[in-house]
Amino acid sequence: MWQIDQVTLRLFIAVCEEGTIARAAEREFIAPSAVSKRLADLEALVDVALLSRSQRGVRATAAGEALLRHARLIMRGHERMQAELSQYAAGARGTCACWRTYRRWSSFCPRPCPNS
Amino acid sequence: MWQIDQVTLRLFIAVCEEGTIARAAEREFIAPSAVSKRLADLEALVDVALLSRSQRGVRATAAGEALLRHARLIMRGHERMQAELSQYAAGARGTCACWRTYRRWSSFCPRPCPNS
DNA sequence: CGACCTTACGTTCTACGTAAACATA
DNA sequence: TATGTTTACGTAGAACGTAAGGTCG
Repeated sequence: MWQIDQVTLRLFIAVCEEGTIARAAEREFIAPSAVSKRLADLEALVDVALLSRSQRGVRATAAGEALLRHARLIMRGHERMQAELSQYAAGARGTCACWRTYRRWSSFCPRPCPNS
Repeated sequence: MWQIDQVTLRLFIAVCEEGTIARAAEREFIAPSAVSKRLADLEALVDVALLSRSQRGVRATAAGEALLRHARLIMRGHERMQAELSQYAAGARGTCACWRTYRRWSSFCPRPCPNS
C-alpha cells in the first residue's frame, strides 16, 4: 500500500463503528485477517497508531479519530459524486443518443456532440 | 473495478489537465494503455461517456467535467487527511513514547495510554 | 473455554507493461 | 508519417481466505 485507498477507509469506518474487527469484517463481507492486515498496513503507512487493541475489540486513538473524521468526509464526497454521475447515466443530463445506444462514442455519433 | 478508486480519479484529473492520455501517462509514470483501460473501466462503471476521444487528444464531456469537479474535491480531502495524520506521525500530537520507539503498541506502553 | 486479534501461507485475481493494431491530420 | 488511442496478452504483485497461534477475561 503506497497511499490510502477508500476500501481501507470504509473498513476503518466500519471497525470504529462496530468496535471489533470481527464484526466489521462480517459487515463488510471480508475475512477478519484481511481487515487486520489492511489496518496494520495503514498504520505502517501513516506511521501512527490508529487503533488501541484489546481482547474485547479495538478503539480509535486520537489519531484514529482524526482519520475517522476525514474518512467520513471523503466517503460523503464519493456518494455525492456517484449520485451526480448516476443522473447522467439515467440520461437525465447530457448523454447523447449514441452513447445510450452503443455505450461508446462511435462514428454514428453526430458531431458536434452535445457533450463534447 | 467495482467502485471508483482515487488512483483512477487522479489519472482522470491528469488526463483532463494534460489534454491527452499520453501526456497524462507520462506525468503519472504509467503506460498509456493502462490509463486508457482505467478510463474505459471507469466509464463502464458509471455507464456514461466521460471523455470525447479524438486523434489529437481527449476532452471531458459534460459528465466528465462533473466528475472532474468531484474528483478535485475528493483529492483535496485526501491531502488534508494526510496532512493532519503527518502531524501525528511527527509526534506533534498525541503519539505516546511507546509507539515512537517500537512502532506498535506493546506491553511496554503505560496504561492508560494518552491516545486510547 | 470463548472471543478476539494476528501471523503464516497458498492461491486467485487485479493491474501493469510490451507489443501490435487502428485512426486521423 | 507522426501522434494518439485502444486491444491482446503474458506476468508480477497485491489482496484475499484458510488455518494455526497467541492473549486475556
